[in-house]
Amino acid sequence: MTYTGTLASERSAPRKRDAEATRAAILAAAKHQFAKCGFDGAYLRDIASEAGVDAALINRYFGGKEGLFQAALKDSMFPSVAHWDRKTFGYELAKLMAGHAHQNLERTHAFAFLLQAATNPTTAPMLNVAVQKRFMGPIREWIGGPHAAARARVMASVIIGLLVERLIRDEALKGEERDVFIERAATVLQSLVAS
Amino acid sequence: MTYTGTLASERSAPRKRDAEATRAAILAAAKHQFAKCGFDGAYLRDIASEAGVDAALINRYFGGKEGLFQAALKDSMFPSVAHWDRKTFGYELAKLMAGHAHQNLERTHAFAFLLQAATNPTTAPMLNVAVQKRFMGPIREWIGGPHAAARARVMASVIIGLLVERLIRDEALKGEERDVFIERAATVLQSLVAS
DNA sequence: CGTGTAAGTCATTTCTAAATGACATCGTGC
DNA sequence: GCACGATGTCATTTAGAAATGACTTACACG
Repeated sequence: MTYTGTLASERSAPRKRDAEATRAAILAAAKHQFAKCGFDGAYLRDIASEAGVDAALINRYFGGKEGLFQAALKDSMFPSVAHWDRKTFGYELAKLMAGHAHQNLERTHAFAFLLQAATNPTTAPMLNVAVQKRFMGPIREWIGGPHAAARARVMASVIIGLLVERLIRDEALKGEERDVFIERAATVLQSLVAS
Repeated sequence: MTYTGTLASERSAPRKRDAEATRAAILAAAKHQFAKCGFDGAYLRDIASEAGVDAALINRYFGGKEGLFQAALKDSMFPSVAHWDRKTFGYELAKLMAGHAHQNLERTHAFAFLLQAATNPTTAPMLNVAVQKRFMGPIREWIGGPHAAARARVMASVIIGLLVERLIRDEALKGEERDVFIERAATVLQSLVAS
């Protein structure tokens, strides 16, 4: 992995001295790099360079790589169904999944970040706590009814699966294939709401 | 990550000089470590030590870490539905997923290995080829009927999702919860076969 | 029984990334 | 406008892993 961002030394004007903005820039770059390369593969130099910042600042602000990761996790979004309409959520969600990657870049990155976190022994423990609290909990509550926990796990599985498939193979679905995909996925998701 | 296996120097009897056996031992250890720690996190020293072998041998036999990974990928199993009974496969598969981790250690490891491979920029390209050929292809054929490709993608998603959920949270399902989980998952899977 | 080669071991080199601390500079408040 | 603290930069240290190549030992074969 080479330096891709703008080198601080190349920048025309040096960065304004704004601690908050700098922190935010680092965090954004970190989430991006962690999502793309995982915890080990994301190098502080690259993150710093992408943020247009000196690498040493990361240590100053976040106290090391792990601290940075924790901050990124805290700042990251979880897929949430809590505000969806019970009647149509299956279709809406399926449509979202079937969309082109560049239409949901933010979501895609956010999820890639979480998946990376899940598959690394260093970060997995931190993630698990967050997942239970910010993903499974809300789904369980939203589903409600008898055996909400078990049903929530199945639903979470399906959502995760759709996301993973989409992430691994970013080959877009088109035309009729896409319609079939959406219809099937929607049916599956919807069937998991009805108690 | 520290040295967990038996150090070669500690072994009572030095390893028998059997190239085939050595190769196999390295490969097994590699799959295990890659599954547990990912490509970057799995250290050749640890793999070697787990295999009861000197690290330099890995380079001799596989020509480096990437070569070792390629060999491990080629040697690894993909989830396959091809031989399942169309009538009962949903239930059988769901039951398998809901089982305790230690009951399916081999499968779990194999899948963890694949997931790790999928989430690493170095290894993802190698994996994608294999997935298409050895996972999506067979499912597509097995499903058959109209729009087999799209329907295969949904089904693959669900299978992957169940596997991932299970992998991330190894908390076992028990009692009634487990029955509900199986029943729901089975229904979902089975609904994807019917054309 | 030797001898040669395949198999295995060890020490060293090279590379790369995280962390650290000394140094420079901005810009704010007096 | 000047001084001091906060912010940013740079050079260096530390650490750890992959790769390399010279070396040693076992085993098969004559």
